[in-house]
Amino acid sequence: MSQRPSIKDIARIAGVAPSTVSRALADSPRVSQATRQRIQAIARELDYTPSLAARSLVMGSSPVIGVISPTLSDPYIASVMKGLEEASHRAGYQRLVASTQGDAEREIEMVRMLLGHNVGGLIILSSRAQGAYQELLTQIREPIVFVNSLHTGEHVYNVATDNEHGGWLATRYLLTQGHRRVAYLAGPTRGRSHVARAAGYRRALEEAGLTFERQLIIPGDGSIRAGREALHWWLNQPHAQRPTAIFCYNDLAALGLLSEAHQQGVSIPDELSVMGFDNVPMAEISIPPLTTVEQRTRELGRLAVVSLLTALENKPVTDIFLRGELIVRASVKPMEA
Amino acid sequence: MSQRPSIKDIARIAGVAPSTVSRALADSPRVSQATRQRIQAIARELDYTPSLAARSLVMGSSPVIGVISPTLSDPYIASVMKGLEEASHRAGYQRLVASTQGDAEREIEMVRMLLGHNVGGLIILSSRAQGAYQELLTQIREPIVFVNSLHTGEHVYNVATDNEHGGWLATRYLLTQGHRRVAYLAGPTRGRSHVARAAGYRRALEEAGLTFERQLIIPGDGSIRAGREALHWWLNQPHAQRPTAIFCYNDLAALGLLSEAHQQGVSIPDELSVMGFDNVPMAEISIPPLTTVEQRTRELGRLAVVSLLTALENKPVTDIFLRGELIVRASVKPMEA
DNA sequence: AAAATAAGTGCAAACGTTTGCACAACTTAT
DNA sequence: ATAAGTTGTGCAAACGTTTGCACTTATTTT
Repeated sequence: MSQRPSIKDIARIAGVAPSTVSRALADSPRVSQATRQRIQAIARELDYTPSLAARSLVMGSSPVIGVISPTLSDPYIASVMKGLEEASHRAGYQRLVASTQGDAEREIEMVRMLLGHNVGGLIILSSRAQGAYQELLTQIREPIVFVNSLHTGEHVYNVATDNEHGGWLATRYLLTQGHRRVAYLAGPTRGRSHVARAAGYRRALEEAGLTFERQLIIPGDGSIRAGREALHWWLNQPHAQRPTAIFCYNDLAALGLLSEAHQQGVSIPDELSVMGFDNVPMAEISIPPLTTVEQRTRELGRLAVVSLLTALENKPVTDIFLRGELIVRASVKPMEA
Repeated sequence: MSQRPSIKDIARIAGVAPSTVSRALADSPRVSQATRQRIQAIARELDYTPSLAARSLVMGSSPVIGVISPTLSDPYIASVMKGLEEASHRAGYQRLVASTQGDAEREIEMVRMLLGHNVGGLIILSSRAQGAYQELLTQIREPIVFVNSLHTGEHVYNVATDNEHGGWLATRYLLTQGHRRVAYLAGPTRGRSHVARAAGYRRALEEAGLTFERQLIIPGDGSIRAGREALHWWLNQPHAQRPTAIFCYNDLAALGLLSEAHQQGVSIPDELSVMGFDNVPMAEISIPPLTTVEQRTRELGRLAVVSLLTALENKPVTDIFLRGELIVRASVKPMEA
């Protein structure tokens, strides 16, 4: 019936001062064995849970990590979240998660709100607010880790996939399989990851002595629909100019492409090889199973937490770039000689 | 350089008392037009953001909804989250999200922690801690909404899919397509949703004058792997006894089944019809596209928030059961007469 | 012109913690 | 036996808000 018990209630029952209770509960050595046990017993009896609001008020921060993400319904994000969750839980931190629907303004607003909650630090996934941080980042005293978007500042750290390398790896593999006309299905135009993957694609081409052709970049945004449309783009190319392989910005688009190909009667990989990026769970069970470049998403999440916690201890933190491996499945086929 | 500005800093600059600042910022009518504007200007100037910790301490609750989920990496959960996010943001609430990895004990622990943060109320997705709440639910004063798991208690509300109806809908459709041997690929054994879907399956069979056969229940847990294994179960049945259709607990398992069927050279739907449940995004692009029963996940999330907010206003709230529609695609084929 | 009402502001308590400092009661070393 | 240390406990301030109450001044009403 009563309100939640507070430290004062325990103090009254135990016949001691609130401060003693606080110390006893924190296992401070400044309280005797006997009282400590008595107090802890009472606390358990009353089913006491500390007010984190009060604690965070006096301490100036709380064991909570603020997490900001453009969405929660993307399998790539979901996997990063999983890594975040595991690592932060192990470290005794909770997460206050906010999603922005990709709205840059809302992203900034969320940063403010989370800081108002005295979160210890912030992890921001795939930020969409590149410029908007300029002012903000200098004012903030809490550490911020950006995942897969690069920022700089005093308390700012980065954990990211080496997308340039991934793009290079994917493209080079297609080339070693004998493909000579390789298209790239683009991701969100302003996104850094897209730009980097495209750069890797280009480097691989040039290293192989091929010239980069602008018209082999298929517009897209990393959605399933973009993959669908890419297939129609391909169908509309004059036969002679059709690429024999397409490297897709991500698995989602690649999966969309696969599906549309099946509906249109285009055989993958016989008529067209398809390469994805991310290695989402579905890539394993698509038809055909998708050849892709792994993105170590769980690890990305884990390392973001580690970086943040390290920064919170005022230890030095360096930016981290993760490389994923090529996952060979069945959506790419060697060209006949 | 300084700390975050507080209401006192503003008060000092404006030459008024902190209380006046508080009122001015809250647009209270008890402060004059002039001072209000002056104060708000200063606040904007200083880039003031209120300490939600302090506010929540004095108010006894904060505009935050605690959300607990067994995982974040399931597309069904992701979609519910999306609904939660949209609705709560619109109402000016944030979300404190914790995931439990399906661990019942951790679920209880999370409830405690979130309440320690003075969250206004709790939304719990697909609870895995059926029994463990008995004691807890009577003590808690904050409203709790369970999504897709049924609980009762004074401040306890439910928003759920009518799984029995969905199971019935799916099975009846298979029967109207002429199938007579229909198997059910089970979900997590202890889960309520599995039990309800199975009940609907059984009811549909019996309404059609067929007898429920225990050996047509294929064990599973709603994972991709369970779907894979279900195909092998099917292959191992004597030809005469093989079901001509399988109703799967969820899309994930159905997708796994589809993939394995392709690898084993079993043609879907020619040799075997497959029905899913959930209508996850991937169901649309699988090969063949998956016939399934929609689960209105976004709506589930939205309504959970609405229920919680209504309860917070001390208005009456009733439990909600949502029915999804049948989504006919291509993984089910009529039996030849 | 006095009394009642309204409008604007400030004081101080409260929310539930943590923690520096002071104090008392014992020990131990001189 | 005194000084010095140790051990356990309590007091009170602080964290940043909100809000009931009291107070002043200006505006009405009689």
